[in-house]
Amino acid sequence: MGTPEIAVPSLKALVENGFDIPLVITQPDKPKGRGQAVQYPPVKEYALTAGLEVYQPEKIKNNTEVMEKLKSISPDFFAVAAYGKILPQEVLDIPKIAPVNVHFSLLPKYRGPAPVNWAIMNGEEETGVDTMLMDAGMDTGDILLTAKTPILKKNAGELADELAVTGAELLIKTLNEFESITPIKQDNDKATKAPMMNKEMGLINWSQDAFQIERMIRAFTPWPASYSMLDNKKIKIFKSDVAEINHNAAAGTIIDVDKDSITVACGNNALKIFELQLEGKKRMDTKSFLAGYKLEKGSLLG
RNA sequence: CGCGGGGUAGAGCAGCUUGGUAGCUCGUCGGGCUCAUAACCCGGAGGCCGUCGGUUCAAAUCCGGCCCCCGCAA
Repeated sequence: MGTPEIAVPSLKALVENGFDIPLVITQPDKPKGRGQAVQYPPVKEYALTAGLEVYQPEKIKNNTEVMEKLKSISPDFFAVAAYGKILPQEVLDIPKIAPVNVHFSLLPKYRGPAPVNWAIMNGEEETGVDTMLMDAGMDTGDILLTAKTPILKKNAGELADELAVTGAELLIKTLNEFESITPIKQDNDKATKAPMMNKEMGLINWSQDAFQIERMIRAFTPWPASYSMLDNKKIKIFKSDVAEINHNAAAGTIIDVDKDSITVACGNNALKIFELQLEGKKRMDTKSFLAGYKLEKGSLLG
């Protein structure tokens, strides 16, 4: 069971390691994008090319059809990665051995749907992946295996790609060595939540410290993207770096424009922007942007 | 039929209202200056103006269809 891009490597790994996959469960197709084009969830996309049976129930809870379908398969395991729906206890009781979940944080920190983003946002030095036994709570089950990764300057997209692969390996290892793994209870006192991010949260507050803004930009890249306003148009910022300088300009003021970057005054220090996207335009590096957009020093963002 | 912006040299843009030599910034190539340079100067190459059709003596420009990209909304 899984839905977005980050779950695909796990499914792929199961296939390539010869696991018998009687059914792939993913979220229903939803109208996305501009027109009304319905788009398949990435997991379905892959499952179909692998020739697997796909099941997309609208709701799991109190759904007898789902219960019967799963029971009839009588699986050893559930392998779940970012499925996007809460599984009730009666469903979790179905697998003969265990329901196993892959979660993209170092539990008990960052329980919830956006663990990768929040780990970056909060300036963690490292994060990781773990596999766990599922219980009825949100990412509260006992931990099976863990793998750590340094965050460095990676953005959420890059980190998620990396963790997706790590997670896939960890899942395979967990299933293969299940008998010998001792589940470890999570320390609930240390638990933190990682709620879903949305577009509104991406509005940059230039009065914050540049280090904080830079982290936020990485946490929001590529989605939902951090943004500000320029000449009444939305401008998304995808890549930036902190310039540790003293200045007395108002937050949001463009204090320097050079060949390939724009420097913006923050509450503390300044931010150099390297990659951006103006409303209606494509995402591009600042150098390209400046080739066609006349931007004066002293302009204001926000 | 959700709203809106856009498709013009390798990149980013202007030109379109008021049809008639295709322009700017950057990159690229050659030359020069310099101890040196991503700096500066000189010169060159590179575009069937998304696609199909219409109007016209003449279409990047006006009209219609189609394809594609993007912001909002969902």
